Amino acid sequence: MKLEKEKHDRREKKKSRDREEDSELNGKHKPSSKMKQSDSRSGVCSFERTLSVSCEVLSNSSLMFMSSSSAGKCEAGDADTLEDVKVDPDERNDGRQESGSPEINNNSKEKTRSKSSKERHNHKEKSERTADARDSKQEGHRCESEAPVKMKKKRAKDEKSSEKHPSGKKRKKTSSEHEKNKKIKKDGDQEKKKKDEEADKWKWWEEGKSSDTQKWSSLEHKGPYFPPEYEPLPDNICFYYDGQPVKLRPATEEIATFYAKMLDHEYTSKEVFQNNFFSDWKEEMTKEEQKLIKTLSKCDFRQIHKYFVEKSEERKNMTKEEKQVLKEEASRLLEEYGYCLLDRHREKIGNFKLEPPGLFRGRGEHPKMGKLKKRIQPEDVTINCSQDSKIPEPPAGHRWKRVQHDNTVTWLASWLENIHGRPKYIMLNPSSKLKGEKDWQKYETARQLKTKVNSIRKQYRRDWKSREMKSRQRGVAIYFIDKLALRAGNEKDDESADTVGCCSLRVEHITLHRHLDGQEHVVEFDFLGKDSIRYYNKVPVEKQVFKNLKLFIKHKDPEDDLFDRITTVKLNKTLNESMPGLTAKVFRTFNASTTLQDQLNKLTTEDMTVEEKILSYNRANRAVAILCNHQRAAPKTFEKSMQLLQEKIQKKKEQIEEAKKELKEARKAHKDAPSDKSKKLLEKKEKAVQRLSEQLKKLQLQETDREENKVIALGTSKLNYLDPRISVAWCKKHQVPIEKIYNKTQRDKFAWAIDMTDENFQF
DNA sequence: GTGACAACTTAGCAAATACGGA
DNA sequence: TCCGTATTTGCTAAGTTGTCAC
Repeated sequence: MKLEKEKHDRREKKKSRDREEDSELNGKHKPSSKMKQSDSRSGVCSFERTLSVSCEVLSNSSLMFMSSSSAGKCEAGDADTLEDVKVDPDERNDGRQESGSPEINNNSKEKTRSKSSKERHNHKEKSERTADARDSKQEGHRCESEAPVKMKKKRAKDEKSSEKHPSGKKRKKTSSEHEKNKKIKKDGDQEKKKKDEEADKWKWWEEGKSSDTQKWSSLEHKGPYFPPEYEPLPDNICFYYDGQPVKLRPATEEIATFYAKMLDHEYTSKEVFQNNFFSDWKEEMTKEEQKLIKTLSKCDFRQIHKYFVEKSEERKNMTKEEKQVLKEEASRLLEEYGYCLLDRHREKIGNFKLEPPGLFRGRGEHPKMGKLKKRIQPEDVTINCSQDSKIPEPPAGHRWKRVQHDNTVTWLASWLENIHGRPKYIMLNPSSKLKGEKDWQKYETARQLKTKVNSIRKQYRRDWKSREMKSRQRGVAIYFIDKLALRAGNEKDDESADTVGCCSLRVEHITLHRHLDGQEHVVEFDFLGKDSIRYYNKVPVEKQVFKNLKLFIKHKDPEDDLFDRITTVKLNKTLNESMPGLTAKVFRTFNASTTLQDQLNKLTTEDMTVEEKILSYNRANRAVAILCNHQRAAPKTFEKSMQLLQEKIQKKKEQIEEAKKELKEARKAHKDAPSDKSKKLLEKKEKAVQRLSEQLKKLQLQETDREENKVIALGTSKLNYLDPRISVAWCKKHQVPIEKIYNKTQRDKFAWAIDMTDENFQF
């Protein structure tokens, strides 16, 4: 309620301010006829994040803006009417410094570079999505697939020869050999299965682009898998109220178990969580239960909690056989529900299991945390499949909410979740054609931005000096989106956590510093972004941006919108006019992929070992993760595991010392009394020292990598922002096995890129 | 122009599984 | 083989964007 009122007040204030601000700009603003262009990224940009990462690449990542494409020099600030606003204690004088001349040098360099990159791009463009793509793909595919075939042949030969005794005579098989043979047979079966799967794989990327509106011609599936019904607690396990055991009816008890299972989680200590849970729980109670259970503080779930902890322990301690049974059951489920037939191809489904009931766990300070997520019934589910397909059967005694045959959408089933009343979907796995094609398209749009970005930057620079407030705000917002990879930032309702993106930034989220840490015109950002992850960054911006920001916050309260004249819709509309398909999020993809490409080019040299190259790759990846603010909680065992690793390193060093001593002795012995034996011993000791040194180096690289990765999540950017063709080309060029960069899931998702990319690909 | 809604992508956390050293 | 740790996978929340009705 309070939030709603605040929001309403803000809107009212915004309206009354609108006329005032525009008249101010129109009355006093004198547009300069001498306006020149400047690069948004040419200022020194040092990202001082809360992430304390000691990584050389970090400074590279912050500097990357300096080397990115630029568009000319901007003579800022002659067109404004600005008073000094109380922003920051040291933010008093109206600095008159102009952007420095090095930018001009950058420009000329950039022009040459962008020309060649354009040529490259044109050349590449031709080879994309055409028959040419097929050719280059086949080329790439040969490289990829030859090695495994050779390996398999070798293995098959080895297997064959292992049938025979070294003497050449056949001998009786022992029981352990039987086991071994069984294993070999099993491995062989698996290999055959793998081979079949490989052959079965649909290379949709060879078939040319499909329609944008019609997503499929035929779609058949089994419908969603429903989680098992609730199993009531055994009689000896009780819920206690006010010290007394109480037997709840199963529906009430089930909800109690949701809370009980979470007892050792921080959530249950939060008041909002407790209140939401208790009020939703009460609604599900019978009259009698409601009468008895009045307050959560008298509820005791500890016995139930203990019961589930024990059950979980039991599961962990199951025998191999028991675990195998479970595994088989899971793979049976996957086999039955986990795939669909899309245009006659078997495709993997992403989330075929319906979400089980439980308590809603929002991120950050979510006002709805603890609310009951109800069990989804077949009557809640809409099925989408083709008309002539076998319609999935609802569970016995039930019926579907609806069965539709809409081939303009990609989902197989949907339902409304009860927390926000929003639809949820069952969709295909990222390895599917529908997802893969869209992904490919996404990266192509980002590559297209490369050719347009200079003119877009010129335009937003012009907007910084526009007569219209909304154009200025839009210009600065796009600058932030481009320079800092901020998200668009839609308006949010009051029933979610208070997080923001670019367009929804409020005055309180920035602090302006005329001078800070030896830099000028520094904007300090501090806000909660998606998933309530904190974004903290101090960024030097161009003088005109700084001036505009002062103007935007003038006469505003901290909780007012910084960009009160623009919305994400309007911003995206403008972007779309500059380039069809361009939206705010394309900049994130574009900047992420560009950064990866630049960093890889910079950080990889041919004389590196594979391990060193991988460290370089991770550093490049990390630069992107920092740019996109992909954070993670430090692993709980981080300190401990680092300590172990350091101990290992120490031990290895001692081993090397020891080995060196032995080597010295062997040398002496060989010198004193040379013989074949002493020579062999010497060689052996030399090899030992060498081997240990290599092991030490590997451990040290591991240590650096882990330390630098403490609070940074690499996966998100790898999966969503980095054009996989960059990584594939890099692997091929530098002879790094693709498995070192992408795990199985990632290889499945990026099968299209692995198959079609050759080593010359540049983003 | 705006808001509601639908469809889709992006995101971090935690459980499950794989891996490697004793 | 066991055990502890690292990596992968699954889950689902939380964003963005497009469309439609008013």
